[in-house]
Amino acid sequence: MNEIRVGGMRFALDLSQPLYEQVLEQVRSSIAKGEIALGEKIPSVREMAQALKINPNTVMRAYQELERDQLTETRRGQGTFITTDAGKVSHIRHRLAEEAVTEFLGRMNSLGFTAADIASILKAKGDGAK
Amino acid sequence: MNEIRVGGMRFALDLSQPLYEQVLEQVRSSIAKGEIALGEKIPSVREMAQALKINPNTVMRAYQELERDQLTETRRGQGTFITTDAGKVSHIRHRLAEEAVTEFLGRMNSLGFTAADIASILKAKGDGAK
DNA sequence: TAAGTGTATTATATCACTTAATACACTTAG
DNA sequence: CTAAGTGTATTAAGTGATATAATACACTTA
Repeated sequence: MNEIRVGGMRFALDLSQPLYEQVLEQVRSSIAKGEIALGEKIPSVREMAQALKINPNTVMRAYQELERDQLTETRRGQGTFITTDAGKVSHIRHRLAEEAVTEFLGRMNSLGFTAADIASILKAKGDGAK
Repeated sequence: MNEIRVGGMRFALDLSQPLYEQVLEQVRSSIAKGEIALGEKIPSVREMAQALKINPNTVMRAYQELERDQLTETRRGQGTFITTDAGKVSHIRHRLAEEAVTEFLGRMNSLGFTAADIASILKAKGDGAK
């Protein structure tokens, strides 16, 4: 496992997806799960880039998307910090969940599965896990 | 609605995704849902390309992927036909469902939702529909 | 024989992604 | 004040996936 730890987060980048999206999703996941405290500073663009062995511009792109979603606040000369507003975290978390659900149901529907089918499948899946 | 009907299937192509994937998924969906009978002929590469106003090579790419999954059989000089083997359709259908479920649960988990949360969300979603 | 099939090839163009190299404005520790 | 470390912007280049275009060939059927 080519796993890299930086700033209390775990990264395992691959080429199946844009790098900036993977960085974005990993940081976002850490915030959503509360693995990073509100208000906490995350690694600088350059530090993150060096740790992950990718270009600073690529990290920037991920960081800018985080800020657009108001999950982070950037202070010029200081760094990038997780928002202190728990409401914003909750808001984004539910928005992303909504998107995931919608896409999932769309895919299942295009395969001809009904809502009942889906519930049944997920139940079986849940029971299987220990 | 830039909707195009061809060979008993509906197509609404956009630029959010590769064209060949959209064609592939639409045909596959029609097969999975049983909207096209087993053994039936689907439009020729050229006919489909002309109807959708895209390049024949792009249609070919979609058709070849369908054949790799054994959802279709191609007969040189005759055309492309849906498989007559219902088992193969069922197999692919469940494989794709499995993939969709796995990806969905992964995304929800990265957002910090438990299996119980997910069940609750889907239930609410289902009740909301009609 | 002609028209319609799938298939292959070569070339070109575009776009997203990534890297690289700088440069600038700002903040803070010394 | 200075130096180091922040975020940010710009320009250039390379790569790969996607899509189009133009042909060509083998096969099947009316």
